[in-house]
Amino acid sequence: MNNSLRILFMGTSDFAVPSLEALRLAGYPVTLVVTQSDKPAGRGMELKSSPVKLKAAELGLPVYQPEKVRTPEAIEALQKAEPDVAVVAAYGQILPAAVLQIPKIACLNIHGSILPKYRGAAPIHYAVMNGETETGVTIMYMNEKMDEGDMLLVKTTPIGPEETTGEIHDRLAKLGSQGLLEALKLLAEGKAPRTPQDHSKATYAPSIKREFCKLDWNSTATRIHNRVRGLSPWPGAETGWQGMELKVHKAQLASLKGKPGEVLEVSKEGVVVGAAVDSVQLIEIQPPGKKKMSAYDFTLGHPDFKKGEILS
RNA sequence: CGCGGGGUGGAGCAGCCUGGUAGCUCGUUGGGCUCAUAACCCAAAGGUCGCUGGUUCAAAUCCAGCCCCCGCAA
Repeated sequence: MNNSLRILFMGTSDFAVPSLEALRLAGYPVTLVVTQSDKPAGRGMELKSSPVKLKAAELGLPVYQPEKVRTPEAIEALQKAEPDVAVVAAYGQILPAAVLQIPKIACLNIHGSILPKYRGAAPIHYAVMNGETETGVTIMYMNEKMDEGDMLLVKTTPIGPEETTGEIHDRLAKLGSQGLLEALKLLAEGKAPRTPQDHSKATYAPSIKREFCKLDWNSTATRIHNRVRGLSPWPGAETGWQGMELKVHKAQLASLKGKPGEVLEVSKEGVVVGAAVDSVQLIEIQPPGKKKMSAYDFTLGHPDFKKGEILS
């Protein structure tokens, strides 16, 4: 095995971490890790390092955090890493051609969907929300357009009927790291395939807007359930009750019938709410400014939250 | 000084504005009822009301400072 390809790793979020780890474990020389600059986040908006930065520090890898990769200084810094292959995973910035041309062999991206479906920022969310039963990761050769590069390989995984975006995310991150190692091996052996995408079949998964999180009780129970799964654990589906926005983290299908948005039953298992067809049982919710809790616990503290109440 | 919510028996909350007996739902323990039960009835245990100081005859409640948790789209 010849794992001597010099790697330039570009990534920011948790999704990229397993790949970085895998590269290191496989013995590839990672000459530079590029990640987004520390940004204010959380309470108090304190500066927070990206998960990739933390992992790189743990692995003792050099880290570079340019504000913008398109500046001449940043490009020069990347060139100095003299990479054979650049690996990009959930980095968060569009790479200009000048960056894509830096690696000697290829610039690979790990994307969380089976391309050409679900191009864009939130592929996993949309796949789950749309009730897909299968998704996967695509290792592709990057070009200047958003997720339109030729495909090197695809690895698939089923989506369980109750699985959430968070669960799929973690699985795809690992699957992506495996796919990455396979792709690099094929590249090193000169056997890497290069398949253009069927652009006519492309669909897009743009970043999720706030209003997208609001549950529509006039929709079917299945669609509502998919939306809850798709938006869990982040950013969380929402519904309104007495002027407060309740996040819905976990739900399941129920068979009671009732008006859309009407609370039909309150029990230890959760709160059943009517939809256009059948109903949905809310299991885990989160009031504003609170931690998430079981729907039942919420009802204990809010006796008014009972049968007949209407959610919006 | 970015904005905001919150810290009250084991869990979830009310009470605070308008100071004066620690309250609700659930859980726990004991007992009862029942063919039986996670159901029902009776009873009990369990709390320095986040911390410190101030005001007051009196503070969970009003004032100041501090600690901690959480939401504001990654």
